[in-house]
Amino acid sequence: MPATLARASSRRRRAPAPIARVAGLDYDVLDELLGYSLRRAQVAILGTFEEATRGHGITPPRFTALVIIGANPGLSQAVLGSVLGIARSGAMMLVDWMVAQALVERRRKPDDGRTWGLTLTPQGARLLATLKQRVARTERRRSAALSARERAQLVRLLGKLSA
Amino acid sequence: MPATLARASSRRRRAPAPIARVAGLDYDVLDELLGYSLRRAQVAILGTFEEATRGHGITPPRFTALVIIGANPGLSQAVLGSVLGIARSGAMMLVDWMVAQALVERRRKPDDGRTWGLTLTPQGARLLATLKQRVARTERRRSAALSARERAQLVRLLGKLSA
DNA sequence: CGCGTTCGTTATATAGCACTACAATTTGCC
DNA sequence: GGCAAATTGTAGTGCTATATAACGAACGCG
Repeated sequence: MPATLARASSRRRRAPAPIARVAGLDYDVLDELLGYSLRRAQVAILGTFEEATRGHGITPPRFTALVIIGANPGLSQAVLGSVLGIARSGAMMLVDWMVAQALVERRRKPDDGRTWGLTLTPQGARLLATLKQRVARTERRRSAALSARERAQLVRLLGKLSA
Repeated sequence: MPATLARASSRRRRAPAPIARVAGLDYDVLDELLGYSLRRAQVAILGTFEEATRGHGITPPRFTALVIIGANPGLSQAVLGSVLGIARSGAMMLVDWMVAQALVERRRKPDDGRTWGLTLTPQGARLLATLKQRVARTERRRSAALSARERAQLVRLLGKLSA
């Protein structure tokens, strides 16, 4: 069985089980640590992401890749990889998958014969538009406990943290 | 090769490469999405965690397990698994590793012959005390761009999100 | 006492990546 | 022009984390 099969895989890992808050248990310092808070929040948001993209085989890195390619047509796989924080071989597999799904095209660039320029196909652009809406909507629903101000504040603080 | 080898592994996955901000690239909606902001922040914090625990073979789930066992001696593997959000078999492997490192002990409970009660060994307690300090310290250093108020606010907002 | 349930355990499978090595191409330097 | 160095895409391999399924032992309830 050729290794390329793994690349074409469109099966997705199920989102991790939500991290239950066990009643009557002492969480000690965990509640004050950023790492643990971040992990819990991310699992929660991951659940909404899966809900928004159900049935399309789209994982978070794949979604990010679509957005980036859509907003920056013609960029190379290497740049895409660095945006995603993955190695070139990973970017390669990711693009292979999207090409197989006819969401993305590789086009030779005239000025540099080494690199491919990545662009969305019409289907890719259509899917991206749909998913952008759905992801934004489910995220907003999930964070309904936060006011618009709080939500913006949260994004701002997270940005400061990773700067 | 028996599967138990995997269990005894004390090698850790390297923290993922920091997600570089590529200059001159359009990030489109990503900057407003919670999922992407969370992911970036988590990678950043993961880096500090690795720094704090270097050389001890302690991964985030292992650290969480140590804290929870330390604060709730005698709890079962199944409860531990649900706190961590992992399956029972995963909790099993995790505890196997900690027992092999002499950080944790399994003791039969007299009232229920099915379950083990987990407790820290003296070494486990010592290591935990050290790591708690170091993790808290490196997290604070990493989040130096945030004021104490902002940091507390961030933890509060994250908690609301995963509630 | 029998039956469903829970716990720990074991074995197996798989996704996601990293790492390495390699071929093609371009670029820099002489 | 020609050759070393750098960059890109590609292919193969391996490892880690974790899920899933199956099983025996112990428990609880009727």
